[in-house]
Amino acid sequence: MKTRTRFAPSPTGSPHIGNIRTAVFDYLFARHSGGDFILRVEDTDRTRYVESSLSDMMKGLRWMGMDWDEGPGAGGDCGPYFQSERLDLYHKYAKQLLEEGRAYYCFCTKERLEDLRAKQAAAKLPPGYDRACRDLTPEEQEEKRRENPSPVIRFKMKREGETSFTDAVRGEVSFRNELEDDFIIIKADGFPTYHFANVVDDHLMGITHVIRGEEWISSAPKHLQLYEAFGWTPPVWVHPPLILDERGKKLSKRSDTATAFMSYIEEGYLPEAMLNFMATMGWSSGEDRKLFSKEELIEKFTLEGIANHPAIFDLMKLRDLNGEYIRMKTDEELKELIKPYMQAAGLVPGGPSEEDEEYLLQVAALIKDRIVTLSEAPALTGFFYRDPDEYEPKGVKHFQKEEFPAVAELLLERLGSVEDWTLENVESAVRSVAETLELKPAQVIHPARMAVTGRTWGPGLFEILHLVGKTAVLRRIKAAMCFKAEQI
RNA sequence: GGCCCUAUAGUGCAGCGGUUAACACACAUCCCUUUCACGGAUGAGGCAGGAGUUCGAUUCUCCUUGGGGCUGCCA
Repeated sequence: MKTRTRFAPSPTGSPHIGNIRTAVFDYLFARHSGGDFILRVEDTDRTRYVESSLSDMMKGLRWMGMDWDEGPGAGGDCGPYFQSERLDLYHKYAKQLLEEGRAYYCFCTKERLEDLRAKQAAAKLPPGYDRACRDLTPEEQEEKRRENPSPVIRFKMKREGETSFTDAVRGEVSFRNELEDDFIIIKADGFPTYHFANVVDDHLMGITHVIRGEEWISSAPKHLQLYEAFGWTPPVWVHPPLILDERGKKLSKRSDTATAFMSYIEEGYLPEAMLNFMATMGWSSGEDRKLFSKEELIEKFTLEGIANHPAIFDLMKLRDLNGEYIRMKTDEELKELIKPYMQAAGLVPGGPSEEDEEYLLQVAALIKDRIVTLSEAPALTGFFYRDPDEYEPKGVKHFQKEEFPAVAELLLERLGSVEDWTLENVESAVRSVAETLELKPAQVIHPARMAVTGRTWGPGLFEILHLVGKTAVLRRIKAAMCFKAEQI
């Protein structure tokens, strides 16, 4: 049988790391098995619907190179792929359960339910529905329906025995049936609940492996009994561990770690780094290796490699990975990657000239070993475009050395007389200053770097001077001398 | 509270009865070097605790403790 997995997000907010990581596993496993990866939209909660949610979700998947075989924008034979468009189907199956006595109308009001829960809490009893409507006679139902014309439909869970299943990552898991609730399958508004729509759709869409976060494991009995009631063969259950935030809690908007997936795109993480990172959180190939291309992940991904304990999101590791992938880029590629950020910062014009492009290419080459996320580009390269408007405080000491005036003067003279502004000539001019003044090269280089970049760190000084150009270099050294003078 | 899952360095993970407990990130020191990075080398740091099973437990079982999840007409 062909493997079919699905990513079934609920469009109730912007995608977060946990969502996408599940999608990564679904995708990798489908591709590894030569199967299908399906995108289904679980839009059954009309109160929480968020317009941009689905488009962000799709954008995120595409960005990481995870294409889906069926679903919005891809078509497929099992549509529609929006649950809100499949209401007839759910009603049909709910009706079947009703007729077979596996489900019943429940007329209890939300108020009664809340009251019930409060009482149970007060009595330190486990919360749950008391099955008040489970065995209503037809007459009683008619009567109740007059008071509450829009009842919900509940599923009759078994009262005895156990429901167990084999989870691909956890092995045997079982739950006692007496502890399970008669859960709602159709809400008062006629929409199905997750549990019901999910099972019906997974079956109808031929899903063979349900890969979903661990938070679903405790509702598996509900799903299992539904499959049983319908006489359907359940899929293989796979519950990968959750990704926790830096405090060890389930990722949420409260977490310090940015959980919003889109923010990583904006910050300039590379899709290959992100995919590599997400795939290796809670999954391991068993090798001593950290870099995996998409193709390698597909080749190596197996359910057996999935861990069974939660993982904490480690931003430092993501950053490291991103740096690695950036260093693998050619100068030209990096140039194109940082261009939008440079333009947004006003450093590079919207329609760059050929010189602009060439200059940016050289800038890109010089920062490649230092940049971690693309959005850092403007901050890292500002001095290639603009005179420093301030000096890094801890570097100002270089201006305060007693030899500084002499160094600056001579730098101005020697650099000023360089006719052909090549890297070699610039370097020898700077070194000659040190020699003449009988100083160590560093004693000239540090103040020069401060004067020209305003910073104590960055690419090699000679490369900087060479790229920034003679005019600007001389101007900046003079500015530093003025700055020094003002200090006194 | 109840139920379920889970436990190897700070973090991610390897291990699948016998290992000097591997690797990566982070950290420290050193080398390279004009700084910062990159690169290279070295180092510190771990099997939560307790019972079993076994000739032998990180590995199997149980308990304790810790962590997480679920407990909605949300998913």
